[in-house]
Amino acid sequence: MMLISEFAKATGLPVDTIRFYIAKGLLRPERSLKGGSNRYQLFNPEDVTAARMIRLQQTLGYTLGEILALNEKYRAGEHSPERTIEVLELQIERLQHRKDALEAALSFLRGKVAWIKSGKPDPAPRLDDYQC
Amino acid sequence: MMLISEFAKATGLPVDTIRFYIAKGLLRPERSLKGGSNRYQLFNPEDVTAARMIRLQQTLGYTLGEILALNEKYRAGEHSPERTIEVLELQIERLQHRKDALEAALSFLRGKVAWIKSGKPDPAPRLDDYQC
DNA sequence: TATAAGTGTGGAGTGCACTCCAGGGTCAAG
DNA sequence: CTTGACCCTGGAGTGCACTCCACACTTATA
Repeated sequence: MMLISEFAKATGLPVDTIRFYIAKGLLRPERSLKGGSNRYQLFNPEDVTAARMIRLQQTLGYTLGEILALNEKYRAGEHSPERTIEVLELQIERLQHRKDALEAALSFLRGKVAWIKSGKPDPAPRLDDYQC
Repeated sequence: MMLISEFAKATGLPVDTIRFYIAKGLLRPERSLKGGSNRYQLFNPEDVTAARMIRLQQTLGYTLGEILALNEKYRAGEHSPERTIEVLELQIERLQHRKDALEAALSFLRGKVAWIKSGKPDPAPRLDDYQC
């Protein structure tokens, strides 16, 4: 259990960004009894994982809205292993899709390097031949 | 050689977005003699590839500014195979890095699914154990 | 030759994801 | 009991990547 500044250090996120995520519903820290009228927020290690997953998904091009939707689904089925697995496998599918596109692009670029190194004798590699 | 609306169809990008990229210097179509005072822009198949590469890089999280910088470098060394290869390999490195992170995340998620399917006997998989 | 469809420029507006206050409360150290 | 370091909320501002006009010109079609 940690306060927001410590959580910021643990995740590498600015405090303002964390508050922004909380406002969006992406993070849901508990409220400590301390802090009087504005009770302090308390974060646990799971929140750290959640924050890291948010950032990861962002690098994959998902908007915070999409990430939130998936999170909600995840929370909704939290007590049903089947639902949980469903959501996780949806995630996996998404990531796999991105990975495939990435690999195609890598093949294309490597093909191009090889083509240049061989003195450009053959027709140039076409991006269309790879599914990116 | 095609006009902007045909190029839009070929790339799947809206015309406005294409013009936006041109204004940023990301695309550099030729100018046809047609079109009177506002000479029409002409796109060739290489421009289609360029556009597709821009979109790909965007999905990998690069800003248009970064993509532009790389493009400039590419153009600067266009007539030197060594420089061209240098830029391509920088690209490959970037992509490889993203792919590694993606694979780590996939391992994590697959591990978690396996852990749930086995009835959660062992300690839960920790995201920290994977480099994402 | 009218007219619809396409092209160009310049500039304003939009949505997203932050980022930065201002104003006010709380807590721990000295 | 003051002082400095935290914490909270609400709201304004920023940068990016579009997106949407308004207006003027050109070209293809009937």
